Amino acid sequence: MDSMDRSILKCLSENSRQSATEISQTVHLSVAAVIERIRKLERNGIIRQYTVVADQHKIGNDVTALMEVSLEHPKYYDEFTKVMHDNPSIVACDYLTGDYDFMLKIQTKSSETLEQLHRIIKSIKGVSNTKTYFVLKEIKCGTTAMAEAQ
Amino acid sequence: MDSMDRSILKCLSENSRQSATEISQTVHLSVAAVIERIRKLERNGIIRQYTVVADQHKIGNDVTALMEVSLEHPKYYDEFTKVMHDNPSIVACDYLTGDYDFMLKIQTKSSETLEQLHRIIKSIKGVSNTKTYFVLKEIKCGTTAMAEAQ
DNA sequence: CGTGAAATTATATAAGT
DNA sequence: ACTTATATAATTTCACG
Repeated sequence: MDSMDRSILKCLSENSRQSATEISQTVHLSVAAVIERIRKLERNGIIRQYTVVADQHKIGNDVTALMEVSLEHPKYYDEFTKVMHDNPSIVACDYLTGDYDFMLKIQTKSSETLEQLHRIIKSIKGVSNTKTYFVLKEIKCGTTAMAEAQ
Repeated sequence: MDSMDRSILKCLSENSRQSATEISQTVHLSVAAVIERIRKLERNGIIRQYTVVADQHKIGNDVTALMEVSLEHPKYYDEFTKVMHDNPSIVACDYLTGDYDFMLKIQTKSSETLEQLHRIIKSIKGVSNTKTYFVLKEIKCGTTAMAEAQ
């Protein structure tokens, strides 16, 4: 993971569908070398996934919400996190220090589907307390902090 | 935006670097048609960005935090959101209902760099109040809720 | 809108430095 | 590790249903 890898990763985080040929021009390396480095970043698990950022409203998700959730006891952790992974409307979930145990980010069709999801979450074994915030506007939504390659 | 578009978008959200040839096999459409639909999704702004999910620890970001921030007055909104966009350590920022105005997600090298960033944020004009939570574990981190194409 | 074939690019492989 | 050259595969363009 040297500065060349960081430059390549930065290119991919800005546009993961650009060709190795384009990347090779910005980082000044041969195409074959760029491809080999990308493969290594994938094998090492530095690149976990290639994905897209989609416009939520345009795909029919009009409601974004954050939800704080607490568990009665850590023994419920595994079952809870499984539900997080399995539910496609839950786009992010962090285990936290503080008053609540988890912070969830939810993207869903309407306040009605949010209410359904809220009921699902409250009925997960061990969930004791929740608090929901509506997102009025997503100012920024990324996944990866890519500092500049020095 | 029909069910075929949703299927293609789901493929890309799972792996944005897979070829149109592969996608054409899963969605049962010709390669040229898949490419044309992808271009249309891009032009319509349904696809906002192609990006990667990187392992934060492996790229040297050992600290993830959520920060709640309040502004004294909405007139500071534009300047605040500009800082959000410009700072690469701030990976997400939502404008919220509730006690605080914004929820930030921060990924940074160490608690020292978090402290520096905290100081930067507190010194933005209009920022009145902040509250920081440490993320102990990222259970899930995505950007896009992709419901199944019916 | 969709397909299929030809032309253009990109990627993968291998040999040499 | 990187480069160059070659082989394989993907994408783009376009004429046509």
